[in-house]
Amino acid sequence: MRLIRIGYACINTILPSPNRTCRLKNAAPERIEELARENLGRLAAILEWNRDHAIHLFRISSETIPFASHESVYLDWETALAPELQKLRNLIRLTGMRISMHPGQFTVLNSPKEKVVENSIRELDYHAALLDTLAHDMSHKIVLHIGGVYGDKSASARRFKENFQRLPDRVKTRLIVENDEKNYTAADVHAIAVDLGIPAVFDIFHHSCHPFTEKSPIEKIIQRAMETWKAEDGRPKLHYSDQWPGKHAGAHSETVDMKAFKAFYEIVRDLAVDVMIEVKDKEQSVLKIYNEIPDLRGLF
DNA sequence: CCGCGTCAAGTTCAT
DNA sequence: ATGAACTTGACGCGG
Repeated sequence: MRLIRIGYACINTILPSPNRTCRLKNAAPERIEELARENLGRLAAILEWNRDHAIHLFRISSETIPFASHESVYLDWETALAPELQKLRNLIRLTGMRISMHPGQFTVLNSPKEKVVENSIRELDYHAALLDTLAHDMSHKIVLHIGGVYGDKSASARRFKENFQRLPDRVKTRLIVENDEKNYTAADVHAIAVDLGIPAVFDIFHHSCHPFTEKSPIEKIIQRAMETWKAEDGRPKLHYSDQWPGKHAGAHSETVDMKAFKAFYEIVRDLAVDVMIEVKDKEQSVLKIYNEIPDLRGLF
């Protein structure tokens, strides 16, 4: 039996933020370099904390290198920050932890606006470049939503697939696609993933907000998503969150609801999957889960 | 020093 | 029309 692994995204609530940035008007290369160096140091501190708490998954913030894909800002960060990057690479390799990234809402590969697509391709290439410097193998992924619908979902899905072909190879080999809470269902995303030959991430919370029409048991949906993953992609990934009570449907909760999580756990407990926990209190929820389900803690 | 308006970028939906 | 939400609030001006 293999146990699932869990992790969290972008920040640790008890450590300094690895998302320092500045305003564009202050974005001189020296300033960016200084901020990025501090972000990488803080990221190392988070990964060390994760190692010490047996947390194996972490999503690295897209803001680690500020303005990295902005056309009016240039910094050769791979050279300038080589020592900091080397330290992180060693830490990741020695611990075997898995990292990922998830570009922000401005990355829309299927936009009808050419400029938006170009910006998105550059942003995705930055994500691939950073992951390449931090981890050699292709299990460290870039998670992306399909994007907008623009009144015609099938045409927009087709445009996503066409624009995927424009991506550099280093992005294509890391890109995985995720269902969202209002536009593209798990079934939509699965079809696109199969057509492109890339993995699909199943987000169970988004699915609960936006299920597809034919009722399919969660077990079956997860099974189908897992089939899109090849050996070199690493363990299939799932996203988990709960609804923030009282807020609009789709608002991520403050913390994991253990009753709901245990129900989810019963479905996935024997699967070789990695689960990203997306809640506001971050590592606190991971620790809470470890306390309630001690079997999950000891896998490092 | 602190409060709070603003910040590179897109799209959708609730109000 | 406007604002909130999205994987993550942080910056920095004005008082």
